[in-house]
Amino acid sequence: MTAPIRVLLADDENLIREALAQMLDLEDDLTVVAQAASGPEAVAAARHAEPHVAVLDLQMPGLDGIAVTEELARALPGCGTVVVTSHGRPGHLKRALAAGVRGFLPKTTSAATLAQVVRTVHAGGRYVDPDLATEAIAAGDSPLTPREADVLELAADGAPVDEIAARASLSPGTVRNYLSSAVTKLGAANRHDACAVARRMGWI
Amino acid sequence: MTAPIRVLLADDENLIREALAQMLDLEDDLTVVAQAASGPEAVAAARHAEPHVAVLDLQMPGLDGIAVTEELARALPGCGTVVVTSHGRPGHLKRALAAGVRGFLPKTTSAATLAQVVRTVHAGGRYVDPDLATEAIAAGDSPLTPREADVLELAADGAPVDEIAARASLSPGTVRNYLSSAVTKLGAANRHDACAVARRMGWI
DNA sequence: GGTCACCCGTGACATCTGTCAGGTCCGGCC
DNA sequence: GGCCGGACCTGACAGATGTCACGGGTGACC
Repeated sequence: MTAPIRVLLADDENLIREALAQMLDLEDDLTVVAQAASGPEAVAAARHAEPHVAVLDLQMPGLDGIAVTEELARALPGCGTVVVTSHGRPGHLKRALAAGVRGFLPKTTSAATLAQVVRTVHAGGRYVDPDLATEAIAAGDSPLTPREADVLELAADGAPVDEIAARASLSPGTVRNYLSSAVTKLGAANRHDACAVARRMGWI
Repeated sequence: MTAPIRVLLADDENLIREALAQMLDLEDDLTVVAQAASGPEAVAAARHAEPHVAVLDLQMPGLDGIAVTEELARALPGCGTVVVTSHGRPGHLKRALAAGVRGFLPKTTSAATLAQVVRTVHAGGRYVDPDLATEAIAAGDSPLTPREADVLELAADGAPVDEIAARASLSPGTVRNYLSSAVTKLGAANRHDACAVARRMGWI
């Protein structure tokens, strides 16, 4: 038998991470060599544990799974990454693939799939959850220009226009124009609806 | 040795649920007798698996963990319930305790804790995560009147006043008054900020 | 060089919101 | 019965927001 696949596991929810670690460790050909509860921790742990595959939660404090992937691509080029997420938004999938993620799964997939995907990624393959892929294709690309997305993101927490303008170093009028065009493009009723749509799609 | 504690596990995220199930099953004195991926499923499964303790995710399709607890209190009075959640809001804890939940844990707690809490609850005890309890005490009770909370909830998705008024069968003026008083009570800058605050506290 | 998309801005307008001041009912409590 | 708080409503006003029309500047591409 060949040496087992070395896996790094990062998730800020200890309960989940430890359960997954135990589960993956039960597989004969997998061994969890490091765990991390945040993005920066994951990068640090990866540096000296040298895993073959990193299984990363998408939402983590510090750096999210995608940012960690980018770091690892530099620090540990041989290491494949699998991203796992609770909220499978189309935009996230696109960004993940662009960052070099080779496996992308919602947490609703069955447990058996995860181990299988780790093997696939280790072998150089890719795996994207079919439902998520379908959604991503159906959703298409973001119709928002970069600035529109920026402004919409700043508007997401309900801040008034003046505050957005100050934070984006724009004039209030420009902010309103961007918001207005974003609302139109997204077919939303108002800015908050637009935020909701953009968030659902993973565009902001 | 006495018979093992019969555990029901409900979580809509298959990956997580299966991992937790395996983990709990590894404990000598625990056995997972049923799993469910939604609230209604959990109630149905509990009826004929007759678990001693139900471990429920707070957010599930159909019925949430608290609603399931209430159902189980009727259908299976002897069954203790433990609620596990990703987002530990003070208000949720209060509602959970009021519904008869005897264990309340964020998913960030360590894995060992869960098994221990299951045992505690089975023995008739209670366990609430200390951090969450502190937060809940610090947050205090909701200052919102029932109607204010209703209206704020309807406003949460960014609907305009007229739509809220229609859905709540109120006049637009009344809606604005409720929103205004909610904003004042919560010390928020506007209705959306108020929604954010109320949500963070688990009041809506 | 022309065209186009994006970026950034102004001004003006109608509408929506947030706030205030007032009012009527009803039920609980001393 | 009197008091109080909550539910419900109206009207009015300033200010914020959404929309439209209209500028100019830049860089990519043909």
